[in-house]
Amino acid sequence: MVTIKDIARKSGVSVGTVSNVINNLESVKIKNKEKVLEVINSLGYRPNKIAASLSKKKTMNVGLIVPDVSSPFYSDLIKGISDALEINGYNIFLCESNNNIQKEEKIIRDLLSMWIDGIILIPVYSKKRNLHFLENIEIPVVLVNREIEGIKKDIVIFDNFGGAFEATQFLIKNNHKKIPILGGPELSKSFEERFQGWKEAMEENNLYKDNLIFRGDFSVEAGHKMMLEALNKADGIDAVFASSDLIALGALSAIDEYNLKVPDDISVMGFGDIYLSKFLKPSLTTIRRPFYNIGKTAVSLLLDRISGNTQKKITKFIIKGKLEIRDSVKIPDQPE
Amino acid sequence: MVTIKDIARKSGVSVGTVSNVINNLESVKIKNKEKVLEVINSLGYRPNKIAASLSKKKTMNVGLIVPDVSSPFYSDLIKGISDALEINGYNIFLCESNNNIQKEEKIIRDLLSMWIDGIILIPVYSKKRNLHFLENIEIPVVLVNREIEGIKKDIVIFDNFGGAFEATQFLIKNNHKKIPILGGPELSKSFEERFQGWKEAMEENNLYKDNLIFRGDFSVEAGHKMMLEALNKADGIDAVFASSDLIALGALSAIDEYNLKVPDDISVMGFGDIYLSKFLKPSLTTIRRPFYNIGKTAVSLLLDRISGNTQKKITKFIIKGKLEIRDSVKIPDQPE
DNA sequence: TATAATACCTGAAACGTTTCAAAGATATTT
DNA sequence: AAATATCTTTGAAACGTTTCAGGTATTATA
Repeated sequence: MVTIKDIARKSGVSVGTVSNVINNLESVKIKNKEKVLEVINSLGYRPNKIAASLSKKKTMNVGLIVPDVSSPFYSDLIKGISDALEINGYNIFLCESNNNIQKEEKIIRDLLSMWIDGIILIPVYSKKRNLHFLENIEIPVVLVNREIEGIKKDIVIFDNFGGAFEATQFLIKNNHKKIPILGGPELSKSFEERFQGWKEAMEENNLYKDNLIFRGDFSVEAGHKMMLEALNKADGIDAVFASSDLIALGALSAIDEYNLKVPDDISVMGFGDIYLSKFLKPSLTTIRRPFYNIGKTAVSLLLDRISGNTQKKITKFIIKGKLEIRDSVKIPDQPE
Repeated sequence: MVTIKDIARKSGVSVGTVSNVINNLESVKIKNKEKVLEVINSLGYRPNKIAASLSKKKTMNVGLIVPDVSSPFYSDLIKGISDALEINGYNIFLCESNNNIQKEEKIIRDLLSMWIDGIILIPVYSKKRNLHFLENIEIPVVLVNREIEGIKKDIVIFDNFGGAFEATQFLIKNNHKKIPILGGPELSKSFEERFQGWKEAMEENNLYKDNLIFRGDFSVEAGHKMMLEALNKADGIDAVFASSDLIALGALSAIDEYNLKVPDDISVMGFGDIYLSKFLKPSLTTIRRPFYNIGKTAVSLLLDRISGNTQKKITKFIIKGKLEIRDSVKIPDQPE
């Protein structure tokens, strides 16, 4: 193991000078610099970041806590975060909370003892959640995608309400009138927001009715079940607002089983834009969530704090979705 | 910042004893242990892992290098790795090579200066690849999913040949005779292996013909294009072996455009089992790659090396796929 | 050429742990 | 009670950097 001392000895300068060379300090004479670099190369020296971190009290590492690494949903988010951190020279500790609150807390403790410079946390969802210990953490924390009541931390979330409102209005504008909403687990805040978006759009157009609401979780199976229920219970349905793309997927197959055609008989609006939505037959009209950007935004908030802006007011970014118009919603011919 | 010294002073023991308490050494008298723990709690002390790492020359961190974090393909792999490492108390540095060789090398250098205990590398694919510098790395390295000629490192790969062979044979056994293969970029080793698997199965049954080969990349668009070509060029096609699920997806839509039915007119065999394959209409018969297990296997190889098995012979794990029989392949009624 | 100003270098202290030889305390045996 | 064996504790050295006050070499100014 070759250290800075070996380099110093062999190149005939002090450790301080070697350190300056390594850190690209200006104040080193070109001659010494060259000599040192030469020795570094010849000995295959590699700086020890651990030692440097200890000395500098800065690690250039950031903790990223995700409920589930394998969810395709989070992977774009992770990429946005990863790319943005990388550009700024930070490394990521990737941690998975497995949707478990205890584990999440343990991870945070562990990360703190690794002296990371900041945390990006995608919190596990839970009604009776107490994240107030976050307030006492001495390093910056940015929350992503889930808001937690009363927590004073920078946060980036997706505009579920606005997205659902826009989606529903798009259906209405295109002449759909009887538009049930499919799903979302009752305890999910994002579903609640999507529900409110749908409701508001429906009410504004006097289309809202209680019996248009079907509940289930965000899965394909649930979507299938809810759609069958909807088709059984109500007739005259001309469109459906699925509160996730997976639900829409289930709905599509239920509609198929009923020998109805999408979009001719029924239009289907998804929500979330999973990767394959555009490859379905018919391709799914949906609201895309710009996760990559959400990730980037989170990083910029975090780095801002890390670089000393500790006094700044808490920021809340609400990132808007984008309506992806594809084939699953019928658009009537517009007379010019 | 409260340190081990503060704890020592306040609880009236030496730093050595405090260190022993923190590390759960047996040799501390219960009385002292309790006192120390009490002080630790009251002062909110948190051990500094950086300092410990410097002293122990061990970080309990592992570097994971992935070409693309957001690829759904890798996310199960990452999860397998993440879960297995977590169980063993290791943390992950997640790094993305962006399919760029230079970046991959830089990452490895950076990781080494972080004194990680090992590396799991999913190499960027490239024909003219030279990973021989890996040989000189002093810490364990495990390669995943891509074999690189002449590199003496433990490795876990997927059995592309066997999977393709099995898939093709399944088609043949079920009475399909004219089975073109769709795609895979010419320079891709995994495609080459799948191609060989298909070829061998076809040859064994005297079904092989040159004009059954269509080339393109692993994408949906390519699948669509290749399938159209195939339908134009050859008739009597009763099945198709798509060398990726995305290709199969493209093929499905091309077949649909030709007003043919899957599986009644043409059977479609996919490869890879992406998440949505089972939700397609018809659901896709395909070869599932057990990425989660591949990840776990990689970790166990790595940890084995880390824990001192440096002399052991190089291990090469070839993980078999599993045929997922769904609806896109026609299975003739079997007379009992 | 002497002096002041500037540029560059030095090396010891500090960062917060772990480790381990040695010392001290306690228990066991004679 | 003394001698021995065992169990605990101590505290200084080490891990490999960075930092910075003070020193030395170099350049500019008079």
